[in-house]
Amino acid sequence: MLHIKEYFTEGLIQMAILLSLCGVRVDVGLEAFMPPSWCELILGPTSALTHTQILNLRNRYSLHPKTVDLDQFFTARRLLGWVRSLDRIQVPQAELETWLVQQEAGPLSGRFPDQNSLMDRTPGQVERVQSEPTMEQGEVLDGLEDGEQRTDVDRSDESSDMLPENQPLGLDLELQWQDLMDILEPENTDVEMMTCSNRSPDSRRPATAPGDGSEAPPPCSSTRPGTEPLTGTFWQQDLFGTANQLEQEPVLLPLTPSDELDEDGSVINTGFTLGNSRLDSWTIPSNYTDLLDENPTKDTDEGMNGGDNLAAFSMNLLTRDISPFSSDSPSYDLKTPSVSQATRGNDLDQDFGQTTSSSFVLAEEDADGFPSHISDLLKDLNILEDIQLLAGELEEGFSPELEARSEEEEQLHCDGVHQGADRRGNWMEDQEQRSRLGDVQAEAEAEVETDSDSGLSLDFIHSPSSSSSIVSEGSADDSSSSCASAVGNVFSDKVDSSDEDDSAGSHLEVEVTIKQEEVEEDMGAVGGHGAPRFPANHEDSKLFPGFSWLEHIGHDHTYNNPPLSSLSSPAPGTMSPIQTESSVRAGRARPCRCSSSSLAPETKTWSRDKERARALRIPFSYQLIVNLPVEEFNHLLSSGQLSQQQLTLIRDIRRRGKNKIAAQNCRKRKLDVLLALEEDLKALRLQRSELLQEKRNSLRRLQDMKSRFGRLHQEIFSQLADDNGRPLDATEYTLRFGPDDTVTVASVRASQSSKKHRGVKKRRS
DNA sequence: CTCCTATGTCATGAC
DNA sequence: GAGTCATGACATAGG
Repeated sequence: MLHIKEYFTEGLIQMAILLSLCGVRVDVGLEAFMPPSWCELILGPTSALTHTQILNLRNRYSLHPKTVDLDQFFTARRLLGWVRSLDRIQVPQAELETWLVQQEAGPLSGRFPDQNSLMDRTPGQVERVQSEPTMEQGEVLDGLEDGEQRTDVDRSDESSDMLPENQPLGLDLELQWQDLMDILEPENTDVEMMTCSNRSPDSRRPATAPGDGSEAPPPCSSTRPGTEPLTGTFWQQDLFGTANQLEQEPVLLPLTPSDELDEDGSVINTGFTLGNSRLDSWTIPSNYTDLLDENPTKDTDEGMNGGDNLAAFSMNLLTRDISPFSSDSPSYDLKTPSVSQATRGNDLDQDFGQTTSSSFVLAEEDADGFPSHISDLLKDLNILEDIQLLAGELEEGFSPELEARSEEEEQLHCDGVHQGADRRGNWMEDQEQRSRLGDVQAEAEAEVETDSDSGLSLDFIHSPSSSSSIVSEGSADDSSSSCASAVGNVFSDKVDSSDEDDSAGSHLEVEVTIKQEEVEEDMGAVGGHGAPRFPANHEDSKLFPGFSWLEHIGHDHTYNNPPLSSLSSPAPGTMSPIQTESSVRAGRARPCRCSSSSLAPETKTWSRDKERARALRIPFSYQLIVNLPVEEFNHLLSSGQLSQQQLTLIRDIRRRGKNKIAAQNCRKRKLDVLLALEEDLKALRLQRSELLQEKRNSLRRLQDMKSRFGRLHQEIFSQLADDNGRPLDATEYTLRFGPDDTVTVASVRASQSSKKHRGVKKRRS
């Protein structure tokens, strides 16, 4: 295996060096195998965090995806911007690594828990996953069998405990006592039943024990302890373990680039040149992660041996490593506008596109693993173009709208995380449908048009009084290039072209550009016309993929908070350009979704307020008014030079909006409580019926015992006689059982008097 | 027309 | 005291 790694690594290093010589920055994630000087040579001094580092960090800190701090979400955007411009800005390593670790933990375990587990398993992992559950089942079965055996042992013990009581009986009473024991037998059975029922939880314990016992997966399962299937934990652990192993075995190889690789390098450059027009399509790693992972899955099914095995393994590793970035990529472009981007314009896009695409190509190399395969693959430009086309299609299907839709579907279909596979399926279906339709932009425009009805700010933007809300054209134009290019990075060229068309067609959409991302204090750049098409809520949902899942962790019943989507997306026209950072933060801090059913009445009711607001020429959007933090809101009101009527109406709108959300939450909570109570009621009724049945059985057995004991009592006393030979009266005498298993006949009066004496003594004492 | 459901809105209390 | 949230009560629209 080691020599394969060496071979594999050598080819990658050579390729990376060649690419770096050609001016293409690459990140092959092989720093573990290279001396630091090589890293500097190939990747440059400001190279990004590599996937091995990420894996290391994740293993080292064992961060849990649930330990999400909202502040980190806020900083995450800025950090992500740094990540996106890694070749431009020096990122504090520790901070970035911490964020990346958390960022990776989220999407992996939180949002699509099954997705990665389905996609990224290496064959060995799959085998392990397939075998280990059986082991666990075996353990469970063993545990159950143990429990049963123990129960049997207990039963035998109980019966053996009972036997000595029978032995000392007198021979004359042997038959009678045997009958008595027969009478008492049901009681023993009850005892057994009770012991069984009491022991049943214990017998179940072995079934759960593997989850936390010694055979349980090691505490590496920091991803999602308790909720994640063990299999997922196993494969993750294995994957990271493999990565660590790779890291712990640095292989230093001589730098001997071959002619073959030279050719490959030229081919790659040619591929870049040819695919430059679609460079943005390479920036959808999540999609091509899905794409690439199909092969490993197939390979896994076919049984991996030899070189294919290695190929699938490395491909899994690489695609998995890329996935944290990939999942963020659609949102990335929106926050990409940084200072450097604002100044450099399209340069950065191409740089980034090249970098990403080179990474992608290298991932393909890794997948093949051997230089000969690399050359064969890379020489075939058709394959490259196919990959580009496919990535482009996937990219088109990966629009924020689909993201939002999938979010909605996610909320509709599930509250938990078990829907990962289905979600992935829906996602892929959506993407396929989108690629069949082929024009997501048209749909986005349709949606914009649909929602633009409810626009408030759009109207006021046109109004002369809303001068403060109008973005200066100069800034918009200045930012348009960078933002549009940034958007173009991730969203296909169609987006760009359509945006350009739109910008050429009308300036209105430029004016109503949502400037949520532009005001990012650290990024400093402003967006262009691309922004309205890809609102920030999608970015948020994309940036924090696990967030929708995480928001349910604390049983936060904020079901219908003012939707981020509505905060910006549904009606770009309604969105006032006046967007402060805290407003964005507020919307981000309270992730929310509005069900589609609630949107229509909302727009209707909003139309009422809209009319009033239009009459009073209020220059703010509804979402802005409602979702802005109070400080920002007050600041907005104070700086707006608004009349008293306007202030009152704005406050009313805010109050109504907040109360509307509160009412929705309240109703949802009430419904949940009602459903929970119904479940409890059902369970209690079942328990009651069981207890009643048990009581009836017990009473029946007690009556039977009483009758049999009475008959036995009569029979015994019929055979007993006093000193005079007269039969004893069963009402005057009773049987007394001594501690030494002796049985004596005592008078009832004497026993009553002794009891009285004992009672008197007790009272006196 | 009535009933039911969903939703928005208001009033009120708690924090 | 203001702001926010939760919730009951009422109004309204639509099926």
